[in-house]
Amino acid sequence: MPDKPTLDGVEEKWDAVWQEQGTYRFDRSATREQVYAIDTPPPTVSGSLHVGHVFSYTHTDLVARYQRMRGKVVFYPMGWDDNGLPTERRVQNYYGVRCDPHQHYDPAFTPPEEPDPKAQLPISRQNFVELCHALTAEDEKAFEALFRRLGLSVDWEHTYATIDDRSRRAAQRAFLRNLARGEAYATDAPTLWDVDFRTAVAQAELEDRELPGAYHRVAFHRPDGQAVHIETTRPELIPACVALVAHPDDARYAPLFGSTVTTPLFGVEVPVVAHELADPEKGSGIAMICTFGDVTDVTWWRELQLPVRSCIGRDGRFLPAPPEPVPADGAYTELAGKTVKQAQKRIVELLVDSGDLVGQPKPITHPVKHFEKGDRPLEIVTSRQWYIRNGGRDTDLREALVARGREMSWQPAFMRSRYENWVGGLNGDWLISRQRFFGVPFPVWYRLDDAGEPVYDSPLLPAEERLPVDPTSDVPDGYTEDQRDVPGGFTADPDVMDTWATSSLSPQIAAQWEDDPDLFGRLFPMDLRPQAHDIIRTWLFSTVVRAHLEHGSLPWTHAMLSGWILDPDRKKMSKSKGNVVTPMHLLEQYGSDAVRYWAASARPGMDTAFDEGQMKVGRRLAVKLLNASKFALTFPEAADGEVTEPLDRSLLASLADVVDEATRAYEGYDPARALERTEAFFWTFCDDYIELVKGRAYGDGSGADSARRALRTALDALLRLFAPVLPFTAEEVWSWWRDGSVHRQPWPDAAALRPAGVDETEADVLRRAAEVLGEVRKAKSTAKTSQRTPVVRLVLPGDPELHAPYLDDLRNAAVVEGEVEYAADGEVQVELGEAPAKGTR
RNA sequence: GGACGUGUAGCUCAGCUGGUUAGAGCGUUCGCUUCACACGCGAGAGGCCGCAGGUUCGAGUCCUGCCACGUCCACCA
Repeated sequence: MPDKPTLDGVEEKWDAVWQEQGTYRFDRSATREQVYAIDTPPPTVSGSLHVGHVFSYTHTDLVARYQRMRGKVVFYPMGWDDNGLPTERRVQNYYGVRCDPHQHYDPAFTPPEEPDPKAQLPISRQNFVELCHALTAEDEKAFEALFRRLGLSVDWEHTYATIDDRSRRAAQRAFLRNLARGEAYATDAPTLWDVDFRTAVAQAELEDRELPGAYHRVAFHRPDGQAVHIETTRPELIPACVALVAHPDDARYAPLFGSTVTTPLFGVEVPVVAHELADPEKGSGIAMICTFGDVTDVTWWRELQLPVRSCIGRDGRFLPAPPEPVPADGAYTELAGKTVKQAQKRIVELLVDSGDLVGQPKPITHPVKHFEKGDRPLEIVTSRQWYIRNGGRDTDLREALVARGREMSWQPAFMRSRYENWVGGLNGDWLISRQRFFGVPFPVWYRLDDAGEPVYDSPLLPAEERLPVDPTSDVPDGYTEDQRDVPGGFTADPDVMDTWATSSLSPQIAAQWEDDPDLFGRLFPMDLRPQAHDIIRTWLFSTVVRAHLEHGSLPWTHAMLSGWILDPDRKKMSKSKGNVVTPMHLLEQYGSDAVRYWAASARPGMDTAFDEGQMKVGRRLAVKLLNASKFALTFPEAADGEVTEPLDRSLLASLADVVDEATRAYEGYDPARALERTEAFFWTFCDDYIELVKGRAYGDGSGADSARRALRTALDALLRLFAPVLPFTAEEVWSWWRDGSVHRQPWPDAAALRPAGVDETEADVLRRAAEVLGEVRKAKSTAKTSQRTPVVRLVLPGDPELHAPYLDDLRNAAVVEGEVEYAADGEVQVELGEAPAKGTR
């Protein structure tokens, strides 16, 4: 035991020991019953971790450590989500390159010394992917170092990356099975499209942003020359107009249904149709339908079976040639090649010139759909994409998935309704293909017919044993590389899966589904999915979908949702807001246990203010635990025997109650409550109990033995209770006097702690003693004198029998030198003597 | 427009199934070189429990309505 205990260096010291001794290693001989399996969130490896990660990963670790002490064999892996757009974007910026699939692989390629982010160097897909791997490998090392420093009890031998072979194999295998069962399909359909990333995006990745716009009142023309006025925020889409639509009950427009009008500037004849979704209150009550200005257009287009007239290309610019039957030599030439914004400006000028714009555009602000990671508004383009059925078009499946949500436990419970809201509001299947590069490729090729066109109806698929494959470099069975992309040969599906299509399989990946069926059988379905509440609609839901489709079960039985970290202005901390706090300096400044204390104090699911004050408190607690332990252990260990003194028995009785409560709290996934109760007890233990008994413990005889036993018994249990929250401090103290790791000890047992035959009166002794001690302290404080000032007369109210059990301890702790008297009732009365001279003892 | 959550001391938050005078920590004030701890110890001050009704012997807690804030969804001509 050190003379001057300290927290400095405990993180490095114990991390090394835990690693060397395999303290947190998963024992794969355990049965499913004995295992507690955690589906750790794989953090996105693009940049750095922030305090939000420290916060939520600590929550998971608390549960892991508790379950381990409860005797469970805890499976606590770590994954890295390194596939996908964030990595691509980071690689582009970091190295000053961009992926150009037309480039050839250059094995000797090295990235530019001085990257110029404005002029990104085009490189081959393979070179690009290699850079993605190189950069993420660096980040993963830094992440692991931070998580170790934080004290996560992860088994670092169970790690995966969402782009590694195992993940790609699992993602491709699951996809092929979805395809075989008809749960995955490809179709040509209008899809939300990001013109900057040039990829389709899924419903779950949308967000609305308020943007300025304007209503333009535009005249369409009837055959008799009369005008029909519509209002639109997107006049540039007039060449894409396929119809006008009004509500079937709208008397103003009813006479027009079935007739045609011609579009301004382009003179295209379009029908006037009726549909319930048209809102008579909005604009002029009649709208133009374009392919496609927004998702309502898609609905109208589909339900009214209208043609497609696309104007906007995948780069977000107007196509060089207009759609049929818009004249190629007319007004359209003014728009070709322009961005949406430029085209709008120009077409407004043209409409003014032609007299078809009525009045001035009316400025408004309105919500516009964006890709959550994108900058410009989404467009809708028709393209061939892969989908997985998720209930968006199928009531039975949707209900089955809602039922799955009810089958699992939610912490906190109200999060379930977010899940149900989302599932209930789905309006299409899950779009999983992305026109990107650093992701899991679809394991699919197509035969090319004699004209060189892909035959989509009968894709060429690899056997599962071949997985993972990259169809752009691997060749389908029965073909040779020289048949690639030639008529009569084959071509690769060019797309990759969205990152959620892989991470939705995280339980299967971590548990090595099909690669190690024995292990999988011991882990799946898992016990816990910890995650943030903002990705219920993506990660949580998609994981449920995959497990339901593949295994006919839940992926895990509990979902634990953590809240966000808010900055002092109560805004969510996020990279895009630039208000993130990086955690390493906090761990260094306050110590990991102190930061964990802050995280552990937050209620499950509650958004929590970033509060260094709480870290200071946590550090104080950890230091106090060191010092109090050191003091309790300075008394020699008593021979085995009973705790006999009522005050000591009272201490252990309340400790047993605390253990009961803490256990209940952890079982309900509420570590904050367990910590609160433990901490409150600990301060009473230090400030009252130790102060009361230390005089007796310094002595000898049975009273001293009783106190010494109680001190050690209580300390033993307290270290276990604190071990999940303060793993370093608890381990440090444990090592002073006990063997092994506190983290492999059983959780304390309330029944074993509670002294035999203790009744309510006896259990209350410590509380009564502390109350009187408090009164004496108050009297001394009020008199502004030292706590060492003797009490010459003390009057206690009530039955002397109640006070007798602790009186000797109280005399010592409160320096009571005079007689103790008793009154039938009233207050405690304290009469003080002379203050001791300064500097004496 | 819908769903969910939150509103308690200057600040951050507890308050579980309704039950004495509403709690903790931080901050603040006052005091103490008390033999583990100055990264310490002790004590004090500080509260129309968002607002308005209702149920009840009794409401911070239950019910209804409203207000404010947050999140998600819907709307998007």
